[in-house]
Amino acid sequence: MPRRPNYDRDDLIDRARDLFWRSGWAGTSLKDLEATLKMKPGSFYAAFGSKEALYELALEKYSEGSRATVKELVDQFGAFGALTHLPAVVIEAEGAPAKACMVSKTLLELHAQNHPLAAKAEDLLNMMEEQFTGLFRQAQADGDIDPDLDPAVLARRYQSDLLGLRLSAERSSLDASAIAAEFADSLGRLRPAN
Amino acid sequence: MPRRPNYDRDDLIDRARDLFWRSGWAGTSLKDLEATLKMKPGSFYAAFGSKEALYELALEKYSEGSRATVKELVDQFGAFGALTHLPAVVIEAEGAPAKACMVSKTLLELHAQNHPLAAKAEDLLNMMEEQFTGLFRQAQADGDIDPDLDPAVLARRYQSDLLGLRLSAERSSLDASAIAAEFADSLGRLRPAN
DNA sequence: GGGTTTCTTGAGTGATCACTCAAGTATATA
DNA sequence: TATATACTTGAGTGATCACTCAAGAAACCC
Repeated sequence: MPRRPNYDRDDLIDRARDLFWRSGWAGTSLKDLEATLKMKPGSFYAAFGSKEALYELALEKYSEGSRATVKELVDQFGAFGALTHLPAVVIEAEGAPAKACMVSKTLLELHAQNHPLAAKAEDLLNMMEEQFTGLFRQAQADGDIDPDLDPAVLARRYQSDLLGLRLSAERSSLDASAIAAEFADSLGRLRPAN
Repeated sequence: MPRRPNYDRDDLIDRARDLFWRSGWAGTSLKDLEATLKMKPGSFYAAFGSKEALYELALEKYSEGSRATVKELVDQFGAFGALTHLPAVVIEAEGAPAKACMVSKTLLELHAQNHPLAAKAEDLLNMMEEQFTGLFRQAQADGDIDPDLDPAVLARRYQSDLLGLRLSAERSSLDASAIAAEFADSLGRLRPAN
């Protein structure tokens, strides 16, 4: 009986994610979304409920994609190799809407307002940190990292530096890939003593 | 002949800086500014011309204050000591409107819109980077850092990691001072070989 | 093809945005 | 004290904000 929507919901969320990622929460108006998604207000609100609800979907999808990228690197290069490759991969990603991490951008923009999306961003950063912890733990098991070091501590530092790198990569006057290379290089210091 | 303004312009810019620093560009409305500065719209526009003009003044003042803090640390601890102390100082600053750097927040929020304030933020980040380069150069002259290392390269990496630390410090669930301590500690690896 | 259900359309909602300006007020000089 | 010169006030500007909803169009089942 019913009529089917003439859009691919998953594709809409992808496009919304890229728009939000580039332009941020306040920097993205509903007019922008209507143009990008080719939807009139009525359809938009029937499909997603609110700008905030769509942003949350987009943010989750961003985070899922981010963790999937890391997993692919693990499959290709192993845990330690993923950690060393990730900085360059994330900086040199072609066609990405921005160099900086969407989750960290969300946190910075909305934290002061106690916005629910900032709390969501914190949760997602914690999830990503846990993934890194797992990678360091695996790298220790593989004999690539000194077993005396605390994987959780390493992961926090790694994530912090990675977010800094991605933030710095937004600067047009700066060669971020050089920093990325040094960052990857410095992970070599974590190798076991023998 | 004229009537004198009944406010201290410098103090107004300080308060505007703190408000912008915390809430960002779009997150700060003129109503917010009127309340914080205790000015009616007419006075505000007579004094500053526009929200953007005041933001630029606030951003410059932030940057000046930031560089002054570093200079104080240099006077107290020397160049290398300033570099090792700065991460903790910046994270543990009491009463600061935010942990993250106002200049980097500006860049992230406004870069995608090609906003003039984003270009301004880039300029200021370059100035701060140059200050760090000078510090590393001085630390080499003091014999605290391996003379074979490139001070400009060290400064870029240092600033990137510092911005990452400050971004991470916005996370309520994370103990940033632990990362700050490790960050400071890792600078010890740059010491001369002998 | 008739009937039902959903989706799509787009003008319109009140609220808030940054900003303006004419009128009123206070302070300095003469 | 008179006058000139700001500064201050606050209602009001058009534009844009996120969002609503009644009406029309399209797709499904029988």
